[in-house]
Amino acid sequence: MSRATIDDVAALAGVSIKTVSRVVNEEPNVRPLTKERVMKAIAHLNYRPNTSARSLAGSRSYIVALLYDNPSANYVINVQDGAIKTCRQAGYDLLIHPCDCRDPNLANEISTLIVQSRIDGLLLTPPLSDMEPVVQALLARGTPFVGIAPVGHLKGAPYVATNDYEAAFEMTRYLIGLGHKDIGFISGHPDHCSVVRRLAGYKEALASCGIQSRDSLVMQGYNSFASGEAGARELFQHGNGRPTAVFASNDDMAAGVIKVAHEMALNIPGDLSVAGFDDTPVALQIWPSLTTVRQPIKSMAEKAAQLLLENLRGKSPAGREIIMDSTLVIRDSTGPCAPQRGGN
Amino acid sequence: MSRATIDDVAALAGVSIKTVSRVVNEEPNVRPLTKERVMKAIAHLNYRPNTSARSLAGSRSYIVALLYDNPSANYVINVQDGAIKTCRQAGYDLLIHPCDCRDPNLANEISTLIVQSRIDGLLLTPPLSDMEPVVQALLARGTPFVGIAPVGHLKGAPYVATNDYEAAFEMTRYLIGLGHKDIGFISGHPDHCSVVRRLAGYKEALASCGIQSRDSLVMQGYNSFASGEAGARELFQHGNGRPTAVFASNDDMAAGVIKVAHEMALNIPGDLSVAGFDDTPVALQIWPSLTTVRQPIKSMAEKAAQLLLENLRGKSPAGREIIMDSTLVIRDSTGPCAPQRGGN
DNA sequence: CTGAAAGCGCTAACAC
DNA sequence: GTGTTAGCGCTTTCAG
Repeated sequence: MSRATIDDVAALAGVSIKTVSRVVNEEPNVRPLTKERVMKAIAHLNYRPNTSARSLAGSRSYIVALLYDNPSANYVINVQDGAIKTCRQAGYDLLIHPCDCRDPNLANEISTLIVQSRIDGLLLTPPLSDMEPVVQALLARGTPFVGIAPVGHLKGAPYVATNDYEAAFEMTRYLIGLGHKDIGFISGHPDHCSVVRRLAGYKEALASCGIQSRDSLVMQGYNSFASGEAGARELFQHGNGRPTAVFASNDDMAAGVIKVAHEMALNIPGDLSVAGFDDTPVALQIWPSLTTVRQPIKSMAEKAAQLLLENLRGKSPAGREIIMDSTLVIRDSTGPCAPQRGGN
Repeated sequence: MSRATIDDVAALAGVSIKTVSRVVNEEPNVRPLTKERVMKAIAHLNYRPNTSARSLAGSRSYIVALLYDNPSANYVINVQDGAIKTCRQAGYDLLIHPCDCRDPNLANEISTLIVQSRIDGLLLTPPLSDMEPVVQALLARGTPFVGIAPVGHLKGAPYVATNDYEAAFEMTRYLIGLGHKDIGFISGHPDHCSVVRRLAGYKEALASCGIQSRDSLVMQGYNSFASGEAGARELFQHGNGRPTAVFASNDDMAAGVIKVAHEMALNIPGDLSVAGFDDTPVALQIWPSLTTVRQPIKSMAEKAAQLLLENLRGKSPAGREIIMDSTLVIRDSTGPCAPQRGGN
């Protein structure tokens, strides 16, 4: 039981409580020998600083908040797990804070959270990391934060992101390699800058192979299953010019495409190849299993939390940007391009 | 900004800090007029008690923990949302604590959490609520907790649950009403008592219609997609006696059944009806969309948190059990029983 | 390099 | 009904 206090440790180690405090907080100016003695006492007593006392006396609360506007349960859980892991190790608590992007009062709400819960720093997930008012407010009040996914167009905001562009490029090249030339694309929510980059990768890959990209093959999606269905319906309504492959900017939309294909009795991948992005659980739960791109979400969250904690400890004031690699996951929903039925 | 302290409020209201404290904590023995004056000062200053100071001085931390062993991201997120909502309103923080059921040291880990983070109370989700060592440890140390889902076989542990039995009964009757007689069942993880009850509902419904339940139609599942696939393979391997409907104890397993059916070129619901349980997002993402049972998970979590907070405030010492109703959601994966091809 | 003293903002006994 | 007085366990000055 963590009943031991700093006084107990000081007494056992034969030093003053201030020295114990220095050791605990890894402050300089403690003789190695003294430090070791204190450490031993701490271990012996199983001493853990009382967070309330610490945060009352000091400036820090040892709490960081994770803000999100639940785009996908799976995504949020992964981010939480990664962030918690890092925070626990460092003795920080993680306060989760679901919020509503469309709330015009959001920036204020976040300020209130910071003040009331004495938040030391924040982790921002998309689409919050794309919202200028939010980021501006944070920058203005000087509260440290790290974005998971690139943070808007602002400089000086550290973040951890994936190589969305490259991954989309690679996936498109993979489809081209299977013989597909008419490749439909369902883009992501226009406000989410991480998702928007995937479109660029797709276009560039086509260009790199000398394939003209056609606007009629690019549908605007909104990250939802329903928008994937809608995009697919539009892509498929011209019986003749139907694409032989569809690349959706996330798995939910890809699942929508697959559903429409089933309804139209299209054989996957015989008549149509479908690829997604994110490797969410649904990729394995639908039939056929979905070729997609796996992002290291949990690792990204861990890394982002590390960055934030370093920042809180006064290191590296700003401007770090970290990119982690996604990988292609080839499953059963993609295959060689077959000569199209009813084609010329 | 919540810079105002209790002293500021006391000064403004012209009373002592103790009186302010009484008002804030809703203690008795404050004249209504005084109370009102204090309230006004609080509102004027936008005063919020400093949680750290409170928990340092007092016995309570105003933190409750939510324990779970991530069975499904969607489930966890819903529980979190419900619990957070209630906690926020009451001025409590919610600390999420993912853990590992299989860790033999789990009970100790939870004790450590309680001591170190000064947790006032806990919310337990299944399968943690089914683990005797955990529940016993909590009971022993007297830490208040509420289960979401029935808590083992222990008396005196308050919980919020759904009518699993009745819902499974109703779903089975619905399938029978469609003309199905050979209804396969894929049961849930044997350690999860909430899921186990669904089997009883299935059996009782069959019996109530004079249909003999056959062991060869009941497969042991483990809540996972893969175990649903495995169960379906076994159910379908006897070409002749194949069931015309399968009721899986959760949606993930139902998705597994549907995948196997697709692989075997069975038409759903023409050749086979499939029903799930939980109404997770996958129910709408697969094709055809899944008939299932919707549980009010978020409301259950809200209610459980309310119970816990009441308990923390000293009301209703123990033994409350609340049941909330689930509802059938009929979609496209179920239909009338057609004469079986290749039947006798 | 180390220590003594002074609070952080609040609650918990007791007074009155 | 209300106020006074001590701390809760730690970090911060500021002295040595």
